[in-house]
Amino acid sequence: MPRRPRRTIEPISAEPVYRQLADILREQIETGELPPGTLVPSEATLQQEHGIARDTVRAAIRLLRDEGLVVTTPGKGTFVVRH
Amino acid sequence: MPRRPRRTIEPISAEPVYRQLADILREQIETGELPPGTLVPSEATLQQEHGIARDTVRAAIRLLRDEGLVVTTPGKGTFVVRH
DNA sequence: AAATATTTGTACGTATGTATG
DNA sequence: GCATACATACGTACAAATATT
Repeated sequence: MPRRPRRTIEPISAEPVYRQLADILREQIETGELPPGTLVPSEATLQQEHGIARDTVRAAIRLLRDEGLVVTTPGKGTFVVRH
Repeated sequence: MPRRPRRTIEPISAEPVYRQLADILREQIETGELPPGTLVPSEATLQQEHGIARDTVRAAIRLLRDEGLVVTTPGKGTFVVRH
């Protein structure tokens, strides 16, 4: 059974799903729940936890990457670099 | 019949298809074949001309957008803004 | 060392929504 | 209303890099 995230994503919303996920992750980074150096849950994990498509997860991660909050390494994962 | 572009994309290559397309478009922009102000061919056109998927076309366009070479407006298209 | 599992990267398809002409 | 064009979101598959057993 996939666990449920604390905050859920609303499929029907003015806010695109990938932005909702980016918001959730960004807050976890900013609050220190995901401090610099930690590994962001894998795409597969986020996909399952939130019940969304991988493409959508990747769009959210790309947003955070563009913001400089995380860096991604193939085969390893996505790491928080700053908050 | 979709027309064939001057330069073709190699499906089997070390260079990803979307980067190959970005390179092609970037060169057309830099050489003035697609001068600032002009409309880049639509995703559907590029998709058909090169026989690649829309997602791949979009990845190429996003690259050029991140480089600041083009801007995209929903319902209008992608325009060259500088070379 | 080797095989397997995990994780991200790339590439494809399809569908629907929104904005513009 | 219809056609065109981009945005978002779902799905699948395979490759490449890394980690684990």
